[in-house]
Amino acid sequence: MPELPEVETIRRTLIEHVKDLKIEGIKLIWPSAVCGWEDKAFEDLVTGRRIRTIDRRGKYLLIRLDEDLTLIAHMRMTGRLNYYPDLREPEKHTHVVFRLEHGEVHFSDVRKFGRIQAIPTPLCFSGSSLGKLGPEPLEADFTPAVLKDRFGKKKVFLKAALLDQTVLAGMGNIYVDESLFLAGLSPDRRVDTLSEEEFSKLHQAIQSVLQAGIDAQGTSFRDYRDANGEKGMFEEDLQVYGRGGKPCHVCGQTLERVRLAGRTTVYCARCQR
DNA sequence: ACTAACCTGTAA
DNA sequence: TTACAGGTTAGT
Repeated sequence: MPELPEVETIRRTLIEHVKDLKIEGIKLIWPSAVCGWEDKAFEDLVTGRRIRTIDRRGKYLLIRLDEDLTLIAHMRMTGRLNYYPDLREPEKHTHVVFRLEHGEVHFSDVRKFGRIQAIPTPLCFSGSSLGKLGPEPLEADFTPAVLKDRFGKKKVFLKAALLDQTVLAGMGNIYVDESLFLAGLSPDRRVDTLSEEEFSKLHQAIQSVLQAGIDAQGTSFRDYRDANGEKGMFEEDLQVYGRGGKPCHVCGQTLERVRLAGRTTVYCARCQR
């Protein structure tokens, strides 16, 4: 579920509650949600440390604890990290409970795809798939030239290239489709056919769609919620995602719904070339 | 470069 | 009952 704007929103809403709080205990309700350690070892490793900061890289959250320990969390499709100021019973799909000095953080995930990994901070990038991620699309050093360079000699569809986390970190099915609409580019264009002007338009579209997503606190098309359990507002601004068969907001033509790179893809055949 | 697998829930 | 869902990875 969560793509870059949703993960960033979780990061922001979580850290304001948990900064510098000590983790006093862990409850592993479904231990498979935690990887890299035996249950007891994970509990011992994490218990007693304080949460200092939370970083984000692509769709990964990096929860930095004392003494160079990092919890790498990925929500995949339906994962949530909820902060509660009080103690409460875990819900049906809650897999891990972090008991803090004040309140609790619950990791929940209906589909059980999400994972939390504990890793010494210096090993973060070598010891996980984080090391292979492409650039951060909202950082200042991400330019049209960098985008072109990341596509390299590939000949794949734009849709596939933008979903590839090693090309660019953080885009998923919603924001790829929205970016391509805003850029006026068809998802089945091959990446090696773009002009300089089209690279610029795509770069601009990616940055403005992702920033708008963050500003709206994410898209709650289905399950997504932030750390306070709040929905995001970006669904109201979606131009194509989830709108297959409906009229294009710009030209009125019926939006196409096809399968590309294994994912449902919606676009306007008139506005996107 | 596509498909299956990992899971559960919801809607058609 | 079947298809499909904001993701990733491992297999043809």
